[in-house]
Amino acid sequence: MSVPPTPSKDFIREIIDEDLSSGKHDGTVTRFPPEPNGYLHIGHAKSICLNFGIAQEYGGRCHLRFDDTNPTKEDVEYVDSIKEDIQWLGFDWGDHIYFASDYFEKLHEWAVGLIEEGKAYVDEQSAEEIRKGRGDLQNPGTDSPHRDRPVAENLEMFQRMKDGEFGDGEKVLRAKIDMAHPNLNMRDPVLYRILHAEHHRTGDTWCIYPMYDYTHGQSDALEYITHSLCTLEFENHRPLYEWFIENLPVPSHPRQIEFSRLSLNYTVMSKRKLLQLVEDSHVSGWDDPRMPTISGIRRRGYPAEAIRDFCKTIGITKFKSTNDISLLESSVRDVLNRGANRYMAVLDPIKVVVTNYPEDQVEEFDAMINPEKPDLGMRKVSFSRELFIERNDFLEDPPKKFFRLAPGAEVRFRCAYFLRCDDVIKDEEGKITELRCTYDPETRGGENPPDGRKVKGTIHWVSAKHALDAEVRLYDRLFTHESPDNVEGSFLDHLNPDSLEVISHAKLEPNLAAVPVGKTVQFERLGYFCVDLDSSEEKPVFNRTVALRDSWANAQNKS
RNA sequence: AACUCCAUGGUGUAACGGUAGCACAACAGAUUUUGGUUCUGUUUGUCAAGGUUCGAAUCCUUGUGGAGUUGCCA
Repeated sequence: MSVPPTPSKDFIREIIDEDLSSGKHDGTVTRFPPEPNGYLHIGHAKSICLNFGIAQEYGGRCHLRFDDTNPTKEDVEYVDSIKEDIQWLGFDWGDHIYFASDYFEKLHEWAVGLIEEGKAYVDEQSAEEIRKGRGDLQNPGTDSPHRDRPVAENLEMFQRMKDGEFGDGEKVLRAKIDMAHPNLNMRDPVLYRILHAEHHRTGDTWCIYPMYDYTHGQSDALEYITHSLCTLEFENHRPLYEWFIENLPVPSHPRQIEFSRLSLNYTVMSKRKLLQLVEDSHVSGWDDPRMPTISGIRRRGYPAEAIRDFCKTIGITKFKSTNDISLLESSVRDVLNRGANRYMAVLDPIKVVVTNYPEDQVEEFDAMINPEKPDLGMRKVSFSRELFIERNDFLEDPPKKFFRLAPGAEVRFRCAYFLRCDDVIKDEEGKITELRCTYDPETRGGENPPDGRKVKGTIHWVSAKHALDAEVRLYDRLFTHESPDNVEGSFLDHLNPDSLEVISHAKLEPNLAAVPVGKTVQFERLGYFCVDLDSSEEKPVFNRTVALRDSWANAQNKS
């Protein structure tokens, strides 16, 4: 009897297992805490899959919490798009949606408590002076001249800060920890700053706003988060996270654990750079199908399931790795191969005239909707005397092992007939305009003929008079450099000039007219394509999601 | 010559002191009415040097390489 292998767990799930078996916790609560200041990208998907995934696996829950402590950068527009993206990824926070701004009152109360205990003080140095006083990586900082201000005075000043008596930047509230601490985050970090800004939820109720460090852990504690999972750059913040938890009357003691953020080659992930791509019109918007944003990926036609699979395969570690985009594409192809319906479409058409086929005759052939799902049955495709095939499916002077059409050669037209090419018609410039072929009636439906003749190649086609005209957008990687983040000069210097190719008159099988916006299908032998939201009844528009694996093209590129 | 963290094939990830495995990629073959899918097989790896141990990717020491941190951003 074979024992099924126990799937290995990442270090975070191992910690959770220990905490559960040791009785430290009797449940698991995680949270996904985006700041509503931009669109989510695939890096966030990793965190979403981790946090919501753990909640599902452990029968716990995952909160969606907006980290909205900086009103100068945030907006409801982003709140909405973030919610949409998480739902699209297939996750549900139920009733557990929170905002850090909901805790402003409690956070303020606790700050007053810190002052009363002599653990916080109002500093009135300028930002520049505070920066200087902090010291640097090699040297300890120096105490602020206001560090030992009496409690009563601190209390009064903090109240006046809150009451709006000071301008932005005039005063801050600082924790009194240790100006010589080797960890810079512990050198009397700022807790509150003055910001006379309208907050998208609290309006003008506040003019002092808590900093991330002072907000995050306490929000976790207030929500009884057990494991607060964040990316590696917060590692140095953990001592401070714990300092607050230990020095404040919080209702629970969450634990911060850091993991490596996602990076992918041939793209950029930072909000700043993505914003620049949008603002400088290198892409059409946040949802441009070339963008690594969730909305871009969705518009590109990547299924949510593929993103989840991908996040599962890359795992969770503390190693700062760069994932190959082919790993993602493999997940996409895998999901799409199983689920996408098949159709025929010709992107770069060349006309074929079947000389021995009657002028007005039309036949309908059956074709599988999806060979991976035979239950779906068949679709009808119309065949007639004039057809379109892919220009690169014909070669006048074919190399060895070329299984497609060539003068005198015979191939199968998928689900239709065997056709032999008799004649090549060219214009004055020598460009091929038409192929004249003959079909073998004995191969109806694409069956092998009674004489046992076989062909190596099967090509796709579309009947000329039935064909649907469409725009097809072919996408390639946005950058030519493997790590555009890591180059001399600007990342923009390495933009791929050919990342978008528009084909305005592709020829589609008419069944494709019924495919709804957002649905991804397979164009046989070419790849997966999805209907773009620019699509209209008069002018269908398809995005290429990802090409099929193409071992023939691979071999050709090599030689 | 600060602190913290990290290091396993080309890429990503397992192995919890006991046979270095899996996925992707690549290559070869079989099947195929998609040069797709599927199946089979092959190539490639423990950063280095010491130490502990019967036995080390794993523990210890030192070195090397990489990342993060000097916002009143998150």
